[in-house]
Amino acid sequence: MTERCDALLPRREMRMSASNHAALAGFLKRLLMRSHLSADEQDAVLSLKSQAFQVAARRDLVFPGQTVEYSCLVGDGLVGRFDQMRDGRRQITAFHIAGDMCDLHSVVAPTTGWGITALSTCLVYHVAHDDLRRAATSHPNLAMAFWRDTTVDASILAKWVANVGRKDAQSRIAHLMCEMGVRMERAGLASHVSYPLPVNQEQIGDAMGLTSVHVNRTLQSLKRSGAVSFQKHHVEIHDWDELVSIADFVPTFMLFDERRKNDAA
Amino acid sequence: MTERCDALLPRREMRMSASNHAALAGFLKRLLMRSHLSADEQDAVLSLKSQAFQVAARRDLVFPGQTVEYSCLVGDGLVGRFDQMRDGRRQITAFHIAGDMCDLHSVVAPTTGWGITALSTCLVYHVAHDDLRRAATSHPNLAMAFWRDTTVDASILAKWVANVGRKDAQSRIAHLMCEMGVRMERAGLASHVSYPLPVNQEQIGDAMGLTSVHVNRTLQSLKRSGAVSFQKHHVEIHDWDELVSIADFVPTFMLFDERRKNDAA
DNA sequence: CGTCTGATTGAGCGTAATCAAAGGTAGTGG
DNA sequence: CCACTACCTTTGATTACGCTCAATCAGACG
Repeated sequence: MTERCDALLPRREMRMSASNHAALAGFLKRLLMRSHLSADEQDAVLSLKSQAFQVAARRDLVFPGQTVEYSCLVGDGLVGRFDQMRDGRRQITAFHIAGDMCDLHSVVAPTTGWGITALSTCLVYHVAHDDLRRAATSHPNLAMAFWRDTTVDASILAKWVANVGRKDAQSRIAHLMCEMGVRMERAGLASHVSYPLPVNQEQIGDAMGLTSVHVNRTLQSLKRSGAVSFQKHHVEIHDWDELVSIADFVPTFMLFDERRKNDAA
Repeated sequence: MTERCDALLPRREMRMSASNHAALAGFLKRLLMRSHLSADEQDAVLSLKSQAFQVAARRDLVFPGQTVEYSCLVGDGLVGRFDQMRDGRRQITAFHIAGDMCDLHSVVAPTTGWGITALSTCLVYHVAHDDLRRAATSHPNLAMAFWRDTTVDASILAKWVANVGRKDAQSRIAHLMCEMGVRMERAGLASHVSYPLPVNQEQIGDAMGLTSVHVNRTLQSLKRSGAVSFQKHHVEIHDWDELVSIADFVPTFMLFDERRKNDAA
């Protein structure tokens, strides 16, 4: 397994010597959810070089507009993608859990339009674009898998636009709880009805286009309804069907269940 | 150039015989904005087979959750990607202009999470996934260009989340006007300060998470401020700097200006 | 000339924002 | 073990942006 240093460094990341099979295995697992990869292609993923960093909560990993030459693989914790307004207010546009390569996009667009921030204490790995590009070029099917992975991301993003644009606070937050539950379970990290979500109410607000005050009241009402409770960074879903109904949650957008008949021949 | 039939068929698309170099040239042009392609790769794009369809406004081309085996290239008109709520209300998540392959994503994820609809009368071309996949597999650098193209889309989507989540109606609509202006000009279709936008106020509302009534009042106030006017499906920007300021428009998110030093070697 | 779609205006209301302050809880250090 | 701090959560009071419902108006079209 991967060595790791649990010391939390407040304002700087710490470089670590890395034999991080576990993290890359998580990433491979994620790819395999939707893409069929040969043993050779899987090896190419597992043998990617990477560098581990222990990151404190609230530390920004990538700034909006920055040009990077690596992608960030989440090994542990919760990472957020965000956009920032002129006045400094932020909108979180995506949550990334362990196994997610949270800015795989930057391989083809190294000057990012968004920023990346650690929402909780995180273990993050940098994987060089050069290596990812080499892997993709020499394994066309792997390139497809990478592309597919970022497409899933885009599909979730589109759903967020719809949620923020057309749903009320209850439904938005319920939807987030459903989405993260399914993702956590699929990633093998927890049950879909009981999982850690290391964010505070302010951050939920930043993601759903609400203020922390309103998130608070909405969480209270969701709890009263008996559908879900969120306490101490942990989501407990008491009535999944009810929550799905409140959220109007239709998981198609996560693009699971592909029969994978469409890989490169 | 491409033959086309201007007859507008109300509820059914019409199949056309196609020698559609012009449309594919538009798509190629779009790819070349951000990717460097060899003559060989460019030929591969231009020689893609496609089938032309004349489509009436409001006609849905792809339904949410549908599995498709082709992508839709916009030849003329405005196409929208959308998500639909349980009660039928829609949220438009993207606008696509001529030259855009509006669901290139479906090449790697044929069961879409979103729908595609014609916002105006449109000329649309179907390009088979098999052909696109073949082109991508035999030209790794072209695969990167495709991937990059969908990444741009995702970046715009992230910006929309931020706009809808954190900005007021004025700023949202101003931002849309800026974005579409830049896109139209880059595509060589119009000036960034004066361009056609064949949608009604209802559709602007569906895109920005507002009602048509509120869009109406907001457009009026934008007009009063002297920044921009929208009449008869046409945007006139009178004060670009003012509009940019109202919108907090920072074009980085469109991922132009890549120095393209990061293409596959 | 009626029909249809889209734009416009008005009145009233509700969700969520803002402003302000009080509790909780965990961590730190004396 | 308590003081002190930092961060979060919770509550209250007030405000406003944008929604809903409803009616009117304008232009395009067959």
